[in-house]
Amino acid sequence: MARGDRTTLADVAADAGVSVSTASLAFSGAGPVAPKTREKVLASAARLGYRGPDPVARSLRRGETGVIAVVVGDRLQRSFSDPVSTQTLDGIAQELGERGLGLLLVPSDTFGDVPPLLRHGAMDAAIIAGLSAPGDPALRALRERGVPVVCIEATRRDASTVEIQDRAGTAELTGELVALGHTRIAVITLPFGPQRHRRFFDPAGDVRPAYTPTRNRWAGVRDAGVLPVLAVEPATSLVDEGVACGRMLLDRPDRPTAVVAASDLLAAGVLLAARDLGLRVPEDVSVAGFDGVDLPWLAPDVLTSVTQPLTEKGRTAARAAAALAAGEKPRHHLLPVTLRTGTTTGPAPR
Amino acid sequence: MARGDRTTLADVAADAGVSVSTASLAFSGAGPVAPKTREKVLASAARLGYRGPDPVARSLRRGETGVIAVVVGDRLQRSFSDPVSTQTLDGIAQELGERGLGLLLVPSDTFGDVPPLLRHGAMDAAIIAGLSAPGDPALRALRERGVPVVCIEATRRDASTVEIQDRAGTAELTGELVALGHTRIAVITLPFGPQRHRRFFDPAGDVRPAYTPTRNRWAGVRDAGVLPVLAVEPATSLVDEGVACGRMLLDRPDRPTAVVAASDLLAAGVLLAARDLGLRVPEDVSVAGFDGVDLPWLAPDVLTSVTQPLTEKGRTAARAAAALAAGEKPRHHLLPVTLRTGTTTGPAPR
DNA sequence: TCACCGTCTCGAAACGATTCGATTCGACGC
DNA sequence: GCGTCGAATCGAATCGTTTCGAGACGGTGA
Repeated sequence: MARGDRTTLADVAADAGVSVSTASLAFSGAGPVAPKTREKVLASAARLGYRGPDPVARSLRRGETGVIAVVVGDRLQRSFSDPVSTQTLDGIAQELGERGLGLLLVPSDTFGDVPPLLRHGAMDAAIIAGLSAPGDPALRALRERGVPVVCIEATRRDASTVEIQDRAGTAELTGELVALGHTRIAVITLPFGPQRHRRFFDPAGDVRPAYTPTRNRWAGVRDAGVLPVLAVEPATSLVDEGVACGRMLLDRPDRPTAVVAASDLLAAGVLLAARDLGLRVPEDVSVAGFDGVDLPWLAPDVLTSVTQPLTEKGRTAARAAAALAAGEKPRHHLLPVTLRTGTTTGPAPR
Repeated sequence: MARGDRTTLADVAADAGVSVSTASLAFSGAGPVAPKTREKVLASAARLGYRGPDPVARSLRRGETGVIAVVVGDRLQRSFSDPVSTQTLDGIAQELGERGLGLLLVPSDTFGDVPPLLRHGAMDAAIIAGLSAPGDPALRALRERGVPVVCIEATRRDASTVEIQDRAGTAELTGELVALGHTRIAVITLPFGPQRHRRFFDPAGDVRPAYTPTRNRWAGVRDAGVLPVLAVEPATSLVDEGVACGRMLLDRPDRPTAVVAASDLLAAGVLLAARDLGLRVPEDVSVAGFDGVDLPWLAPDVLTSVTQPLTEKGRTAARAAAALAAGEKPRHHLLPVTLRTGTTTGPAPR
């Protein structure tokens, strides 16, 4: 806003010789105003250089800001190198844009300090787009303020949620590998929770990741009746990490014949690691991912994967946020996934 | 915000038995309040479930919103697949975050319709982060509203600007190739302006792109005393496009011995095209880019490029926006670049 | 002509805080 | 005991709109 002496609706009204309320009506179009009066007001506004009703004053009076906060991972550079994030955000942005709502981007890890914006920023609702574990301080801060929240890929009772059929999708994908004769299957999950580190874990043990999608996709593997021969928790869900995990799984005598990664980026990394180790895909090892994102630089390979409707997920979240802002009750949304068979999976060797 | 009957500062003050002004002081900490009084107020607030001062009311009174709008390309999915965008945005987000300022993300192509948010959204200043040509309607709309603007990589007199030494950097890079004995050098520029299409253009003709960086980087090539044998304007600055342009330049009998691309993503595409055509880099053809972004999937190659301080560029823009919001006058910033010699350039063949 | 009824316009009260200038109160010095 | 001073507190104005109920005005039907 311009600082100092801005011209206000009162100035315009005075100049046009009408009351402030009439001038307001002339601008907002809500209520009957004689065409001649409206013109007079608009003319005065133009002459005085009136920039239109102050959005802040309007917000105060109306009791709504028209802004939805979107909480994403702390380092945008990292978060946005994952097409899953950017495509979801794109969906959110599209839907909010079409509704004339603003998108307040709040980078924040869902553990550690909560950025002041989340405590004091003006917003009608918030979408937590990154991974979020129970007890998430960001979520709690919003809750305390009474800001309604939409969680993407997290199960919460007191918020709207948007989830996908991770579990069934992963089960179907894993089943496919079983059908191809694979018995030595390894799994790379998603990170279990906020404390991130790369490690093997016991597939037969008690596996309870804090993050919902991590939990669901793991459960999907087990649903397919598979007990992985090796299981790795990655530190992130990026290509580099996939390469590192891929090495851990493939550079050993008892290597598996198939690797199921819980994200396409991880799977792509595994693919690179395999190439690097001189392994043929899918002849020597099959690789499958999850998400169905477009990775043109992987050409000519096409990753076998479970495709989730990322843009639609974003749009759904945005719609849910708008609904909450309008005073509706929280709802839960579940989006379907589809299996995409690519070139990176094939019959188990020998 | 919670709709309906929220508890206000007045309620808290009444409950605590103090005046509204004292209660306000107790919260904001601006002004003398007896410790005992403050405690009493905070206690009442806690009991009544007061959520803290309403940000909108505060904004109205204070005359500032604490929000900086950032205008980026229309399709986030596309914009954010360019590390140049994400890294710059990361810098902006970091700096704004540290200052407690909000980041209102506004996707908008800088031609075509201006999103309503730009006309009516609450903001103290705006950063135009995407490419912007003279007469940019988004810029004009902001100007009309009296919102101060920072332009990244665009020359404007009536706004703050953040630019880099494109021209000198490109000249240095091109000079390097000349020193390596290259005489048949081809160039891929950036898009010239909003109307985007892929085409050869006459390098000896009158070349005046609307976008500043396009103009500067082209000028840099000429500064090095080079008249390219072939010149292509790309439709975007992405990898796919680089592949397409690379084919146009390399899949012909009179192919150049070196290709200078105005962005790393384009250069990476050229590299892929070269590999595809069975050309060795740099033995058969040298390839250079611009930006200095990290492209790990290009391994083992490292692109010869001009590195620009992307995060710092974002931070500088954010600082400039904060300064404008605080009422300072527009300023112009110029950031340095450095040459990074990678593995993709070598002596001219034969 | 009168009562009535739309249509348009207006005044005033919110919306929820911040801030300025004034007032009160207690303590202290003389 | 009185005047003075500083700290703490308070009232009231203000930020710029929107909105509600009431009023004015002109025209219509009986």
